[in-house]
Amino acid sequence: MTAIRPLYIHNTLTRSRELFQPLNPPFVGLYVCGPTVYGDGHLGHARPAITFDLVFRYLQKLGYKVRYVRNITDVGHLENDADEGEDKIAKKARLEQLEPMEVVQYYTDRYHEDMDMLNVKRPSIEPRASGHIIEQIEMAKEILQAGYAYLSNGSVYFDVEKYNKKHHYGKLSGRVLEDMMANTRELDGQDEKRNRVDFALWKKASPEHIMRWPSPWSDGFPGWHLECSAMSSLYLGDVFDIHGGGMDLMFPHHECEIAQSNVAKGKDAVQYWMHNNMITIEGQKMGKSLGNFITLREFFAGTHNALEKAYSPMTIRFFMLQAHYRSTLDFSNEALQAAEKGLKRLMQAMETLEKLKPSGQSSVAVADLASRCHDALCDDFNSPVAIAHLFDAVRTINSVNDGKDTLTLTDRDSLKDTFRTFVGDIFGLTATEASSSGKTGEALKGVIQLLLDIRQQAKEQKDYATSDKIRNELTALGITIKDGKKGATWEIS
RNA sequence: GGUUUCGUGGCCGAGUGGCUAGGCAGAGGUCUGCAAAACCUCCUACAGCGGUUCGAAUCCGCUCGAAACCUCCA
Repeated sequence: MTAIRPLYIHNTLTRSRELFQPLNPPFVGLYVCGPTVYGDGHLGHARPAITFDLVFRYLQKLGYKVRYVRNITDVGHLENDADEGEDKIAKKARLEQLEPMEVVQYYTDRYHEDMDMLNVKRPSIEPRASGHIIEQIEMAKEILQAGYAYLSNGSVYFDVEKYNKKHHYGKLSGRVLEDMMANTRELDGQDEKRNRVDFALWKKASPEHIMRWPSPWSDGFPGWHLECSAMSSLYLGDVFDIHGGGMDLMFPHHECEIAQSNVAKGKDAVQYWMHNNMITIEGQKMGKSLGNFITLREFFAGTHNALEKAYSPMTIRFFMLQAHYRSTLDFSNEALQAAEKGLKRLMQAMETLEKLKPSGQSSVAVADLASRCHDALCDDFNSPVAIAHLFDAVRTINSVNDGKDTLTLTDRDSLKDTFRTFVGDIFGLTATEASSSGKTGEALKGVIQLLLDIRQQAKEQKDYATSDKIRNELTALGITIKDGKKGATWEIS
């Protein structure tokens, strides 16, 4: 592998920006916590998906061979931490009188459809927790054998206090165990756990619990934190490069993963921890538990009360990319509509670029655009800055199109290449093709061109009544006419 | 209460010591039969109070305000 452009990543563990050095270049292992499939994905789910889609795409663009693993959580996620906690999937299944796996399949399919709409690439491997029960049991055994877990009434718990004597439980989220123990009240009544901060590796299933598997300890199901540790080590090795997920998973989920790996494998599994920030709505986190979420499908269809209109998947995608992944991003109709217009401007400039006539010399410098965009992305995936650079070029493109600036063939083609690379390949933004493809589309194009020709003739004869009638009628049909110096162009909105 | 962040112009959002992004909205102008689009110009902000410094939105302290996590949550 020849020299790859240096990439800096903000590592949550060290709270600093670090030079990215993969363990085994050119290969990169990337693990991201995926969704729990018990409901439709909402705007918040799109954030990590799009964030790590950018990471995935950009690492590949830099020349790395990336194995991207994103799990589907379909078991082990408790409704609450009390012992009678019910599995989310099982609860949904009981409510809808479906097989649990039917629920899982249904929402997994819907999740995939949503992600496809957003042009989020499928990961290299998408393992399900339920398909890796054996690995999780093995890992629980390893932890038991190492002496950092204990059996209690058929369930297995991780002994956090013991672990903390040799390691720092809380190093990712900056917590100190003593403080946590002092600040968490003991639950009333008897607890199977020795300590409030202990977490389950294996839970014995109550009689009415549907999803259950045999284990050396009981018929039951694995604890939530175990799946990511088991599956990441299975597919990426005991130590791998990047682990991503939402900031809300930092504690306890990722903290538990760190503890599990250290005990079972004797070392930290993760080199770089990356956490995307939350989507907020009216300043508050959009989330399932708060009930203030808007599903992606509702965005696409415009069918939620809080939405003034429908927003296309590409608008959502662009909206997210315009903010840095570690910042909170506040949803509002105003912000989304601004993104929609900005995206339109960007995509139209790209179209204009295709038709730009080259000149003998360039009146503006464009050669460094690509490297400026790379610089931005290599600085912890700073997509908003890269997009700002692209908008600078948008002005140039329009200006050349207006005849106010000029570009040589070389410069124009380099600009084309840069736009295709960044807008298309890296940001994954695609033109929302109006119905201009297929036979009907071809016919439509011809019809509109005919109307434009008639209108042009009318204009030349100063028959503005006719020309305005054509324009107004087309506008009413959602077809916008734009008169330029070289004739009229049109677009379907 | 503890932990981790954050407070930027009408809105959204970059920016970690000096060169003061970008988008949207607004104002004026160019172009156009008109409109739209495009282009040009303008509006110049960093919660408050101190401190460090030749110089701070950027570093430090305090005050005020907000959020996330500490139960499941992307």
